Formats: sequence, structure tokens, C-alpha cells
Amino acid sequence: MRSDALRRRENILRAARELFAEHGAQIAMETIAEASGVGIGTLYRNFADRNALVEEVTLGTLGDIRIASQSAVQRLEDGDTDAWEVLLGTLVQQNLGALSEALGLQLPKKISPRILEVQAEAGQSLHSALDLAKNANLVRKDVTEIELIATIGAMTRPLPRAFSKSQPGLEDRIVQIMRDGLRPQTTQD
Amino acid sequence: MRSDALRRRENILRAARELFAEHGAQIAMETIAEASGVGIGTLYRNFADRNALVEEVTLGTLGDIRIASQSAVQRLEDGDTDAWEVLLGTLVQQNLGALSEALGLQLPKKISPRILEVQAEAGQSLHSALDLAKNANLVRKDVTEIELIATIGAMTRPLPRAFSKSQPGLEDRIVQIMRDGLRPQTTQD
Amino acid sequence: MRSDALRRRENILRAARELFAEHGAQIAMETIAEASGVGIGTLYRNFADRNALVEEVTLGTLGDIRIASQSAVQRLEDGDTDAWEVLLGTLVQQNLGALSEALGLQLPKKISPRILEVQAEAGQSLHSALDLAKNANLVRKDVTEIELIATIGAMTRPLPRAFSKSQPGLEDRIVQIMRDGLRPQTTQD
Amino acid sequence: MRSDALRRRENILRAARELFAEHGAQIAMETIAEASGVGIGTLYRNFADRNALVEEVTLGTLGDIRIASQSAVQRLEDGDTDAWEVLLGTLVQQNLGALSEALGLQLPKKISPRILEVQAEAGQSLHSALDLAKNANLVRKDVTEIELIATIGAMTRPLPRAFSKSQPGLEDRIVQIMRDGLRPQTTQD
DNA sequence: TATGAATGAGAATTCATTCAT
DNA sequence: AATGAATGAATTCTCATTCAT
Repeated sequence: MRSDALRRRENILRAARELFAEHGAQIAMETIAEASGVGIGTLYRNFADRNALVEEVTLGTLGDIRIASQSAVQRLEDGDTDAWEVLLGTLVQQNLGALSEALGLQLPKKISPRILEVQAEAGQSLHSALDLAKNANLVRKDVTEIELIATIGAMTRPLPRAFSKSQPGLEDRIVQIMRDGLRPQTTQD
Repeated sequence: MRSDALRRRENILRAARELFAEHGAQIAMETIAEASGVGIGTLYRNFADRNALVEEVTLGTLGDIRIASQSAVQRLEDGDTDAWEVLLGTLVQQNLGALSEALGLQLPKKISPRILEVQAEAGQSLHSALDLAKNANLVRKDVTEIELIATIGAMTRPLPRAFSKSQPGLEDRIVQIMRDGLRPQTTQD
Repeated sequence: MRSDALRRRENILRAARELFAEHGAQIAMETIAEASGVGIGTLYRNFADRNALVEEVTLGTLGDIRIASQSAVQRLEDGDTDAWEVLLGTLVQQNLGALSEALGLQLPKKISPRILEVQAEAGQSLHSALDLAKNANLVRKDVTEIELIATIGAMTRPLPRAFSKSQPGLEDRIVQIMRDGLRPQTTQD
Repeated sequence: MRSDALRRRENILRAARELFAEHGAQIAMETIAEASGVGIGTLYRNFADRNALVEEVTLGTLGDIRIASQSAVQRLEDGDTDAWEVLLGTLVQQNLGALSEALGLQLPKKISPRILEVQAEAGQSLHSALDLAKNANLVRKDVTEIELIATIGAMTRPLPRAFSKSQPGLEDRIVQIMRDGLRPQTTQD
């Protein structure tokens, strides 16, 4: 049962992350419960309230950022210059938009210390990766890790249906523009 | 009297656009009414329901895009190469984020013909401006007007408070990266 | 409409006071709305939340205590010794039990300043009445106004159904015992 | 093992009685389980549902009343006139308020035959004690055992926090007034 | 026509009870 | 038999929309 419960909890988190990313953080709790295949009571047994769920999703995303960054640091240190683009791709696929929505629209007051802590850790890892990438001239030198995260978050938030429906591939093009914008710029770098 | 009513209507639209941009499209109707200085009843007399209001805001924004684009076309035809950057600046300041949010999160089903029509018109104007800018090598050649709008919309949506509070100027940096990404790219252009 | 709305508000307060008295303060808000003949939304338009309603009921009751006390003061000053028993009877009928339940079980944290203020006023009026009654030897001298209110509150809280069903008149007997206990006591007065 | 289970059951009953007395009968079942040091499942294995638990607590209290009454009867028959006041003190300390709350607010429909039976037994014992006390002129002659129980129950129910916080000792004063009210009354006895 | 009160459906949350381990 | 996770009905509260003045 222990492992059963754990799996269920993971299901909820996964479903929540997806739904946050797709429909914004105001998605109904009941919808998340349904998508997770559990009753609403179970959702609330696992997460005290909406904020707790948002927080946990955020922590998961920050953790993923950290892991991806650390992996990139290793590879960059080994001289693998592809690692930077791989990292960007990973971050883009990580539904950072979900993080943005959730963090941004949900936590109006104070951000929990746990979040700040994990945020700092993820930031440090990303900072290291960014440093290495700058030295290898893979990225413009005037960009900080915060700017990078915010940019990716902005670009990967769900597009208005009006666009995404009629323009398949639009999201990739936006990401492409962002990537080019992140490159070392002849003018100002 | 007629003009009184008209002014009221404009007030509502202006307030709605601002509030959509700042708080997302799920802002309470009553809040919009208050910010417009009218009662909730008056708001509903002017706009049948929330969707109608969202639609009207969208139309307004699209109209503004068109006007700015046409102005840019004129100036570009006159050889004023600054006009392109001016246009970008205008679009950025136009709260396109509001349009995105509103259109995206609010209209789940079908987009009204009126919107499609005005969208087409704005698209044509912007297309013309874009063409001229490409010819003047002010912008990468592989970008379409839809991509441009979507990109600006993505970049100018309200940032998570967590970021915007602690990082003043962050929004400008994101916009800067986008602008650089829109430039003609040596590699792929 | 203004007067209509006011009447409705009064209805809600009356219904709430009765229901608090009869079923305790945890009575469902919806039940109060029904008993008032309004929708749940109207109840919440008039009282921001349950606490606000409880507070208003409390203020009303305290106000009634004050009025009854002031009236008693007048009459006692005129030498009307019946006034004391009349005051007791009024307080008993005032559903002080409702006040107790509501105040006691509902406001776990801090009591609002408004309540404290009105409580102080009512306390002063009652204090005056009590003083006069003591001088006229109508009540034991060692009782304070707080004790009086608490005693009446305790005695008039709703009886367990088990008792009240099978023992009509039981409440009156309890009140009688309390009244006798309040009289000047030969032993200790 | 048998005794283990029995001890557990007693723990639950003790915890329930205390919590009913302190927080009213609407206290969460889970809270009772925690206070008893058992899981919620165990609570439900011992008591079919909330009503069953309330009933058992009630039976316990009635049993205590009976025991105390029988002891008082013995002592009064031996001429120990203190026994009456001792009995009153015992009843006051017995958390009769808990009984009241539980019985009163919880059992909306029918009272179980078991309760009625034990109630009758306790009533008889108390009746005997009361008779002896009346003969010894320790208590007013017009009071019945039901009235006595109801009065004590009313007086010992938990006081509103508003009072109990600011007025230590208030409960004792209320009880004192009740005791004086129970004495033989010169006027009407 | 402008207003704001009224309404009720829907969302968040709690908790008594059941059930799988 | 003990545990605690799961469930869903009941409750509080919000807000889009309607309606009476």
C-alpha cells in the first residue's frame, strides 16, 4: 500500500503539471483529481490545498532544471559543446510555462522558504552551466540565469488556442527565435 | 448623451484591456465594472457577456496592430528604416499579452467571424510592413507575421510575480532577447 | 429597493439568531438562507462570511441587553422594584444562549473591536441596573454583571432534546433555580 | 490480548468524553482517534459510527451518576449530611456538560432503549439520594432529579471562550449561584 | 438607461465512513 | 485485528448573469 499510495501521489503531480501547463493554474482541482484517476478526497489527503499542490509541482520543476543543468555542466566540462543546446531543449520541454503560471498566478503573497531554497540550488547549477557556455561562446555574455529561465518560461507558456490550432509548429518557431536571440550577438556581445 | 454612452463604453474597454493584461482574463467582471466607474448592470448592458467583452477587447487590439502596421508601411516606403523598430516598440507596448491571454484562455470553442476578419486585415497590414522590413534587411526573412505576433504576445504576457518583484527590468531584457532573435541571423538567414 | 434590502437583511439576522439558538452556531449557512427566504448568494452579499454573520447577531443581542438594562435603570430609579425581575425575564427571553454558543464556539481567535466596544457599553448599563437592584436588596451583592450574563447564557442554552422533549417546562424550572440562586442569600450576603 | 483491546476501548471513551466536553460533540472523529492513540480504523472497529460512540459516552456518564448517587444514599442514610454537597461536587466535575452536548446536539431522532434504561436506573438512584437530602433539609423540596441533572448539565457546559479567557473562576461562580438556587428557599419551599 | 441587489451553479475544502493491506 | 489511504457527500464561499427599481 505504501508504494501504491506513492504511485498515486506521483500520478497526481504529473497530471497537475500537465494540466497547469495546458490550462493555466486555475484549473479545477476536481479536474486534476479525475485526470489522476483518484477521488477529490485523495487529492486533498496528499496536498493540503491548492497552494500546496502548486508548490509541489514547482519544486518538481525546479528539481528537473537542476538535474538538467548539472548534467550539462558535466558535459560542457568534457568539451561537449552540444550539451548547451541539449540543455535548452530540455528546459523547453520541461513545461517551464507550467512553473511560470503556477508560481506567478497562484502565489500572490509570500513564496515558501522551501521553494526559495530549491530555486537557489537550481539557479546555482544553471549559473555554472551558463558560465561554461559563455566561455565556449555558445550564448550571449550579457544574459543571466534568471533571464534565461524567465525567457524560456515566457516562450513556453501555452499559446492561445486561436494560434495553436491554426498554426501547427508555431511554438517551435517561437522557440527558435528565442534561441537565436540567446546566441552571442555580434553587435552587443 | 450619445457621446456619454460612448465614452462609458470606451472606459470599460480600456479598463478591461488593462486588467486582462495585468491579472489575466479570469479577472472578475465586477472588478472591471468598478475600474470603469460603472455599475455591473451597465457593463452587461454594453457587453452581453464575458465573451463579448473579451471579443471587443481583442478587436480593439487587432485594430491597433493594424494602425501601427499601416503607419510603419508608410514610413518604410519613405525609407525611414527606424520605422521597423518603432513598430516593434509599439506592438510591445500594446499589451499584446492581454490579447493572448484573453483570446487564449477565454474562447475555448469557436472564434467569431468578426475576429477572423479583423485578424486577417491586421495580418495583411503587418505582412506588408514585414515585407518591407525584410527587404531592408531589418528582420530575419524566415519569420511570418503570425510568428511575430505570437512571439511578441508570448514575451509580453505578465511575468510571474516571483520574478517581476525581485528582478526589476527583467521584462525589458526578455524583450531585448526577442528583438535580437528577430534580427537577420547570419547563420540561417 | 433600499428598504426591501434592509428588510431582507433584518430577516436574515432574525432567522440566524433563532437558528443559532436552536441548533447551535454550526448550523449550515444554506439553512439560514432558506429560513430567511433568500438565496445563499444574498446571504453572502449581506455578510461577508460566517464570522461576519455571527458577529452581527452578537452585536444585536448585546444591543438588546443594553436597551433592556437602560429601561430597567430608569424604572428602578423611579422605585419600581418589579423592574429587576422584568429585566431578568427579558434577558432570559433574549436567547442569550444563542449569543453564548455563537460567540463561544465560533470566534476562536480574536474578538472584534466592535464587539468589545458594544460589550462594554452593554456591560455598563447592566452594571448600573445591577447596582440599583443590589441597593434595593433584590439581588445578591456578590454577583457581577459578567457573572449574571454568563449565568443566564448558560441556563438558556438549548437543552438536549432528550430532556426537552420528555419534560415540558423543564427550562422554566432551571431558570427558576437560577433566579433563586441570584437572590440575596441569607448565609453569605 | 483481551485486556489490551479493552484498554484501548476505554482510552477512546475517555478521550471522547473529554473532547466532547471541551469542544462540543461536533469534534472530528479523527481527532478523537488521535487523542486515543489509535488509528481511525480502530475507532470505527470499536464503535460502529459516531452515534454509537456518543451513546457509549452517555452510558458511561449515566453510570457514573448512578454510582455517585448510590454512594450518597449510603452516606446520607448514615447521617452524613456532607454527602449531599459531595454528590453535587462530583456531578459538577463529571462533565455533565459533555453529556448534554453529546446527547443534545447529536441524537436528533430517537434515543436508544439502552440509554433510556440506564437513564432510568441512574434516575432512581439519584431520586433516592434527593429524597434523603430533602428530608435532611439540604435541598429545596420542589426540585426533581431530572431538573437537577439538567441544571447541572446546563451550568457546566463549556463557557464561550470570550468569557472563560478573560474571567478566570467564572465557572465556579456560576456553579455557586446554582448551588444556592438549589438550597431550600425560605419563600417558596 | 443605470444601478446594484438577488440568484444559483460551480469551485474549494472538510470529514464521516469504507476498504485494501 | 489495526492501520491509514480512499472516497464522496456536504459545506462554505465566489462570481457570472439576471432582474427589479
